[in-house]
Amino acid sequence: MNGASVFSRSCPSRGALELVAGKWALLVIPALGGGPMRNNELLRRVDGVSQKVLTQTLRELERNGLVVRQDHQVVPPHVEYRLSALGESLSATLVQLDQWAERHHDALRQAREDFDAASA
Amino acid sequence: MNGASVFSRSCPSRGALELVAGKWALLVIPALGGGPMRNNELLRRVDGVSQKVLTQTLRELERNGLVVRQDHQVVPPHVEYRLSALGESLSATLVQLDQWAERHHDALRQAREDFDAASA
DNA sequence: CAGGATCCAGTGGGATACTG
DNA sequence: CAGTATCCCACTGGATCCTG
Repeated sequence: MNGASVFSRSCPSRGALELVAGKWALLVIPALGGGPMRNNELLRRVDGVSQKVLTQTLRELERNGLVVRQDHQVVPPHVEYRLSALGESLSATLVQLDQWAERHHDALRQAREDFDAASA
Repeated sequence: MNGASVFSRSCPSRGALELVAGKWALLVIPALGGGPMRNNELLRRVDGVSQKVLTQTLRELERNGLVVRQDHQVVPPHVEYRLSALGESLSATLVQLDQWAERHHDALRQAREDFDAASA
């Protein structure tokens, strides 16, 4: 292991990290963990995402080999998205992150209240 | 476990997730994993972050109880930042994410090249 | 040394309407 | 159903200068 790491701007790992830096990949990937899903299902499951941003996110994930897009080539359109093996491996970590959020959001809220009260 | 989860917009866990959604918290927290660090050290270690953004990030992390700011109250100023217990628990997960990025960035790059070549 | 104050460009992302 | 096309704004974050 050398000094160059994710902390270095020039390190290629940085690019990989920035894939999940936005708030949506963080939610879309674990959402796909349950199995293949269609556009509309994702739109409903990932509450608050817009059609445009969902498409953008999926395209970028597909481009990086994390998500596989399967177009059944029928009318009306039927397209399914699923995680690739690479995507699954990332999902495992992201699920941990989601779980951390669920476990500790209350402590965070408490800390915020204390902090804001102290600076009032 | 009920239906409300991090996927729901109204779920408080979403707020917790968005704390790490930006690209900087993702780097600052693991950087602090090595022990207490001063502003300038962080500025050098987390390559590419500006003074302003570093301060903003640290403030927000402090506000949420993930980082402890210790001002030694001397001139010239000497301020140290370190992870709280809560911050340490998050760092463990983020380090995994960083490691995932380091392990797989090459596969991602390859996938991008293939994808871009195919759509050319 | 730590970080506040300003100014400013880029863009992430929302709303809406349209198409194959 | 699955997307594309616009319009547009708010916010992220960079550069620079200033202060205790």
